[in-house]
Amino acid sequence: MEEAASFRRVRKGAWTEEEDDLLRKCVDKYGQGEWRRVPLRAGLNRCRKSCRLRWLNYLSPNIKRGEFTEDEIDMIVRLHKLLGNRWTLIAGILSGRTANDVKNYWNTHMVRKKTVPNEEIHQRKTKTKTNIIIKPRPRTLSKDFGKAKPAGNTAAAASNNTIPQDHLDGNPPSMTPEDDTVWWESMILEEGVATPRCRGGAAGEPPPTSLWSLEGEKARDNEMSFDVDIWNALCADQEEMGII
DNA sequence: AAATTCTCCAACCGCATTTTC
DNA sequence: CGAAAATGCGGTTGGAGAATT
Repeated sequence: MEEAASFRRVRKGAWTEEEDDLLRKCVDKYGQGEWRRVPLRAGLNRCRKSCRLRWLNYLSPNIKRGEFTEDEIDMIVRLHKLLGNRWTLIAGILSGRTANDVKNYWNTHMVRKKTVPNEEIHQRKTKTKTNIIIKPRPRTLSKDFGKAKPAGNTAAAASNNTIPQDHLDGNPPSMTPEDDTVWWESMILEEGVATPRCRGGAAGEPPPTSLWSLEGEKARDNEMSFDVDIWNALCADQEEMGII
């Protein structure tokens, strides 16, 4: 089926200012979601995927631009160690960064650093030497879990539907938002990552309703800060187990 | 100054999963 | 319950600009 507009030719390539305006106005008017209708509503000769991506990665007002801060980089390194290439999840924890940004950053900076070591890189490398990844299974949840996700809320989907397999094997998330929050928090704490602040999803969409958020301002204060001892303990555990 | 190589990032593609009928 | 359609994710590519030769 590919795109609805497959019978005519959909435009590809870089977006123009006019197209951005049309898309922005469309989302302002109708909100996010229902991407299949967006090309028609906006009067854009683009496929829905392209519209969605453009919004999520570029037009969304919550997107943070500019260079990654030290804290963000540190967060990325740690989360990547923990989650692997689950860019959407990682981005969801970083404030205002998109999955694409994080992925690009990783692929250009971090991957390269691994192959071209220098003084600074070496330091970081020693810090991130690991490679055992708790590989989450993408988007596979108990059927019930999905029901907690409001239809059309892609951010919630992005945040909720990717869960480390290890945890799926344990106790599946409960259905109440409160329990859900507790579950997520305990999951992160188990893995040695401090509870980050709740914020918009991968690309500036409405924040997940409960993820990370219970601590409110307290959590905000702790944003980007890690319990190094816990993290070290985690690493030590893994070394002890011969994983690393 | 021109040619070549490198870097970065926006966008596309394929596919797995979820939703709808 | 199965098929079709929609959604969203991660991997990859292409091109513009910067840096180097």
